[in-house]
Amino acid sequence: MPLVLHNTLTRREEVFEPADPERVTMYVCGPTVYNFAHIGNARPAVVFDVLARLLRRSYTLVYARNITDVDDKINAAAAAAEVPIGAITERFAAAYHEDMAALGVAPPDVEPCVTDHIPAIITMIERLLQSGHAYEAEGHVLFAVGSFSAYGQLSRRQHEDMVAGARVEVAPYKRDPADFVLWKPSNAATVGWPSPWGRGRPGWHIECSTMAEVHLGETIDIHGGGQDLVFPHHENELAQSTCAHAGATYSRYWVHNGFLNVNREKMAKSLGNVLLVRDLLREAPGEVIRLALLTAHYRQPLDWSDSVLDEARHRLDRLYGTLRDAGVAGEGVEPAELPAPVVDALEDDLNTPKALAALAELARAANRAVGSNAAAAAQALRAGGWLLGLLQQDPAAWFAQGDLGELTPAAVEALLAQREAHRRARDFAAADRIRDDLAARGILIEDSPAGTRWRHAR
RNA sequence: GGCUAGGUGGCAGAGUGGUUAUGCAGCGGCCUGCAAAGCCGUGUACGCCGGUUCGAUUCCGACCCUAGCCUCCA
Repeated sequence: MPLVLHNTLTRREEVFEPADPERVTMYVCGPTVYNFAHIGNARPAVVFDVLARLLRRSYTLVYARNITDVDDKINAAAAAAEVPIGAITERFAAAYHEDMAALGVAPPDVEPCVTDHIPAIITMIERLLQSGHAYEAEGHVLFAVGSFSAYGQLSRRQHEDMVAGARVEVAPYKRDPADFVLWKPSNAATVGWPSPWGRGRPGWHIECSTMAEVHLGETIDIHGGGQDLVFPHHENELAQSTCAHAGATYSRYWVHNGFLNVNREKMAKSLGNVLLVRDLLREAPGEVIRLALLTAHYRQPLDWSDSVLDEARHRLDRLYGTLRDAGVAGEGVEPAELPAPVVDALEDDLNTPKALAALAELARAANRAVGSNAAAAAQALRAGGWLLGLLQQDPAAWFAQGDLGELTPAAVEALLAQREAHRRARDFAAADRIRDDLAARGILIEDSPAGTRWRHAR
């Protein structure tokens, strides 16, 4: 089946056909590195990681995800700490990389930083000025929204509506309230670069247009990000790039993930409910968080609550249990063949809940099978997990995760041996005492034909 | 006010014009010394009101409700 993606530009699901039949280009808006990543930041990273895995099966993919390393929030954080912005951005970019790695998100092929692209940004702004799509005013350079008749097509917004609904005070130097800044002046205390319009720094939107052009070309296949970026960020990128490239298509498909809420509320600093990936990783393995993020379709809102992680953990326990029982050990390698139900689900606009259902059915089939059939079925399960970035650990490692306290694995095994001796002697009371004792320490035991095994209760 | 998504069984969450989503929880059974795990079975679920249809949760219209965007934001 062909890959189908929902295109925000047309609001329809469309068959994906890259401009170049072999090489696909994808740009996803990455983090602004002024703080630790929260779980909402993780959703697009995981979603587009799955899409990247899927695309790489069929194409050579060039996946770019930027790092915004100059921005007013960064500047404010640096000023508050009295350090150069680099001290802030390096720290949080490193933290972002650690957190994403913990979630099994592979690094993109290119990870451009804004501060490495200032000359290219200036060049792009100059082109917009020359072509009459931008103007200079009081040290700023602004994009003239009125010069691009298609403005608003991505977010389906009428120019008049936006003007009428404008709640921000309009800067006096703007010709049109909807015009947005490409370059803004910096004072001596703020980071800045020399430019034809004086010392300053780029606006937010132009960065992504420039970096996409530099690394992927004028027309890219897929542009992704969170739904909240549709307006104004992507609308503005679309306008800038189209105008700078004489009308060439900027992105052929626009893909946006839905928001993540916490206990049915928007996650916001003001509500005090921001969940950092870093903190969640203390509560659950990254793979559990990853699965939790994939339980809802990417375009749907995802409501995060305590039960979300518990359920995800149970699901993984069950799936890894199947692998273990079938004797599938070791770490997974990219499989040659993937189970069709999983692939079909993902090719259907990344239907991850459907793909997870397919995994559950593969697990049931494996649990029901016997002997070599079971091993083959379990291998299919693991292969199905590949695209989702799940089930690639050694099952033994999965079940050994957790804090044993004073116990050691050897001590647990010794207790199990004692219990087994009691059982053989049919002294079940003594055997059960050992089981209860282990349970009290958070260790569950299961008797199986292959012997007794244990895992953390969690 | 403008724009955009949604309202599915106890919960989470897919999907479909007429036949099982899936997971968790529950109930019954098998297995087990007992458990656990696993397997089998089990739920008259599709916001409200009209319309189209032989038949709608699924299409159309109105209504109610929820969320998001319109300002930095994944």
